[in-house]
Amino acid sequence: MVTLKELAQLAGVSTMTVSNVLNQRTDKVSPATREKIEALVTQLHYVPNQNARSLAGADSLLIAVIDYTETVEDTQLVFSAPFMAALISELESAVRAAHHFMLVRHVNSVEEIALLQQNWQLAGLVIVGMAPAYLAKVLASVHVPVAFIDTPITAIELKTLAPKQRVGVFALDDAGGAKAAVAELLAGGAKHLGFLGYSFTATGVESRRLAGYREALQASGEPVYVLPAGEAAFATVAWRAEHHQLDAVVTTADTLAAQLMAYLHAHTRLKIPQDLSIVGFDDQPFAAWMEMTTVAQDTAARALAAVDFLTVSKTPLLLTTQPVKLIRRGTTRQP
Amino acid sequence: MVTLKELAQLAGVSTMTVSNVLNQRTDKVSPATREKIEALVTQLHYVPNQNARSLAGADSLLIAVIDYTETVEDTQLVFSAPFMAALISELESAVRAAHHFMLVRHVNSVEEIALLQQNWQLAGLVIVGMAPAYLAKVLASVHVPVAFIDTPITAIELKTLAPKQRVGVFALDDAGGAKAAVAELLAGGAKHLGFLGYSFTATGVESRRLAGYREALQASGEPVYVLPAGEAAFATVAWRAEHHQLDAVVTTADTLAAQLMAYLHAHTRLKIPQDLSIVGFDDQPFAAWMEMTTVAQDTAARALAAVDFLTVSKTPLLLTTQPVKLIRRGTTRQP
DNA sequence: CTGAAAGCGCTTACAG
DNA sequence: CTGAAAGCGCTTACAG
Repeated sequence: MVTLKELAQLAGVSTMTVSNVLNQRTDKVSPATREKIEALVTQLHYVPNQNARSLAGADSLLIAVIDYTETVEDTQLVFSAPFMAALISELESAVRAAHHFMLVRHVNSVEEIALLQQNWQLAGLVIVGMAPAYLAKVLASVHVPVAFIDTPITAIELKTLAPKQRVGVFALDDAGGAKAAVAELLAGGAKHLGFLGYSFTATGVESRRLAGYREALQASGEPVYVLPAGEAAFATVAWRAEHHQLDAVVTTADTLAAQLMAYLHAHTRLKIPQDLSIVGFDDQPFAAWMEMTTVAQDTAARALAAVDFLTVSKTPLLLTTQPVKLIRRGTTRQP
Repeated sequence: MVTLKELAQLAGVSTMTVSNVLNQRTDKVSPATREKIEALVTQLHYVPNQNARSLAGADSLLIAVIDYTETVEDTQLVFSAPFMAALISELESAVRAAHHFMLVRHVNSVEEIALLQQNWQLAGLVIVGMAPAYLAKVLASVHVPVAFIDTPITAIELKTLAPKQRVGVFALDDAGGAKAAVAELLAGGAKHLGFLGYSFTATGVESRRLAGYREALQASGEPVYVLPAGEAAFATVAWRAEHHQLDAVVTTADTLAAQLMAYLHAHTRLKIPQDLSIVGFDDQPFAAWMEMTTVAQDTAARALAAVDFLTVSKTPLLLTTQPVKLIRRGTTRQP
């Protein structure tokens, strides 16, 4: 394993000069010595030691992606949920493109985040699904840039807390997505709408979708809240649909819509979309396979934006709400 | 940020002694000083710097999980495929339980693996889906323990290469899974069997399942090879089933089986399992929702075994082939 | 049971 | 444009 020091000795220069070449500080090194060192680097397969770099105070290249969804049991597999898996995959791709490295971790507390940051002198954090309630604590105990995904923080909150570090918020127009779904269903002639989610905390993604649903529907329908989703909820949906008390359902996830469809297919003779229209959320690949109408979100764009914020951009504060888009397919009656 | 040195000064001992306490070398420290230091650690929220630890030559706590599937295009999202996502999730959980940290990375070459190892002085590597052809090169350029998942390496190969590092092989009985699927289908009265996969390289998981399928079937059926899976393949399956030239299909993934089922549901009047039996592979959660007969594998067990091999076990060489299990559900005719 | 010394492989000011 | 010095926060032999 060749070190920077050895490189310097072989080139007949100081370690400093080698360091300057390696870090592209071209203004500080003559072209001649630079070329000499660069030749040596490729020839000897020099690989920098990131631990030494971080320790010496250089910019760390480590980004931690943290799952902090509140409603998760310890045994549950947070990173295998389709949306999370897609996000991780997109983040990995973006982090790699930005010449950084990605640590993946599920945490149960703010303390663990602070610990992780100190353990590795992180360059930045991507925190997914954290409830806004923890915001103040995180911003106080963390001093590197943070990108929040699916934590809807307002400019006012941020101003109140006045974070010392750079903070990026990458939210999704959850309410707008639910509204678009309701609009599509009403346009297709739906009279009795329902809403189906996994679980509703006061602050989570699903509650914002529910809020949008309620707002869009106002007094024209009788919402069905089913929590958590499962056989009982599906049975309720089936019974109501069979008794003409329900003819359209907005769900908070493609997975949920698919589960419902599978249940109805196995246990009832209800026809989709004739007897019951169903809208998913996320537009996962399998939604297309199943010809499912759904609310699409651009996960790749959010991942790229978050990584760009942490690695390239110099914006001190960034608040974004990404738009969603209704994808009309075969599980809803056409307008 | 409090350092080990500060801790030592406050306790009135040398840094060495603090280090010994932090690393549980209880035989080298008196109970009294140990307690004093431990109190200080919690009181001052001391957090060790992993970069410094690694640099100084202590065991690194970083494990890199590497995706090295050959057939992947650069744009494809390797970590969002259901099996990979489940594996990542299980690995994260196991790594965390073992008090280690997990780096996630997709690579296109052996060089990148070696680079990663040197960059971070890794404690170990988990390499997923690598073709055995790269084995010699990896073992030559890497000098930390490696756990291979879904790379079927034999004891003979390993003996020939005589790796200097610890090597663990965590394979799956892919052929056995396909055989079990064929047996189930034949027991259910199937006469014309087919096989459906995404793509078949000479060495991948799918080719081993295909080999098992062929072996089990011998001359009694006419295999249908469709690569890559897609509308054309599904259309072929549909046409053959409608013309009574196909009454059962073994697939290499639940996702594929689900796609096929969705296609048949949308485009044909074929009934499953009456007209066509379908067997999935993996037993992902949605297979249960869809009442899909499938070949189950225990991803959690493999992840745990791999992480245990890298972090706890002292076994120099470990070769395992995990058994699979056929889960009988509603998409196959009952025996 | 305890410690003084040296070093891991880098980078940061600071001089020239 | 180049370098000697000091240091990042730890751990490893080695003495006592």
